[in-house]
Amino acid sequence: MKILPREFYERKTPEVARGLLGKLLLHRDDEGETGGIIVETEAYLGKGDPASRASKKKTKLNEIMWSRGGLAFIYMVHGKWLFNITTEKPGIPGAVLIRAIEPTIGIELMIKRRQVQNILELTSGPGKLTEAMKITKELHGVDLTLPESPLIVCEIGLKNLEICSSHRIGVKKDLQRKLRFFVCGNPYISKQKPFKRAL
DNA sequence: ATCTCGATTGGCT
DNA sequence: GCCAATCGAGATG
Repeated sequence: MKILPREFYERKTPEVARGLLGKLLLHRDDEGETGGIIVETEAYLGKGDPASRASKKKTKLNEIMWSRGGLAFIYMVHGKWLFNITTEKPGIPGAVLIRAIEPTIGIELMIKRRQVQNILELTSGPGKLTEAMKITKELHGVDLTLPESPLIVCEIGLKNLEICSSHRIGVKKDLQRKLRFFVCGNPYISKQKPFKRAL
């Protein structure tokens, strides 16, 4: 189980979004350990991507998108915390939204936090997974490449995943490019509908 | 201090 | 499929 290094994140955002599928996301604090396999992501680019916060002017909230890759980028939408990871080299904006994981670690603790019994409802959406894993503004800016961080992403040797893509979900003005990536047919993704093979 | 908006969710038709 | 509750940040006064 190896932590993904900075170089993994400092690449083209859509490549990072695809590459994160099948990796293990892990959170730990005094309450316990929770985590799961990333099964759905979305890429958010810089200028020219109307859906991206980096297409607007820099603020305290979004400036982290211009920083180095591998940092937690967290903000609230519709009363839910959303968790992203920064991408690209310093100066170039980009981030990947983690939309769903397949729960594998600390399932009992996640059930307690989410107040749902159905495992399929535990982490199958961007706001659901942050609640289950207790990811909030507190973790904004955390470096995911450091072993001592409360939040890390690991390589666990999953190979030959069948990857599908679609347009991004819930986005008002989306690009023509398909920037949502997910593991085909995985029951833990947020929406099953869009079902096209990536490339 | 107040208003508006949104990369959502869950409940209802 | 539609819709409204959600709540913090940013903008505005």
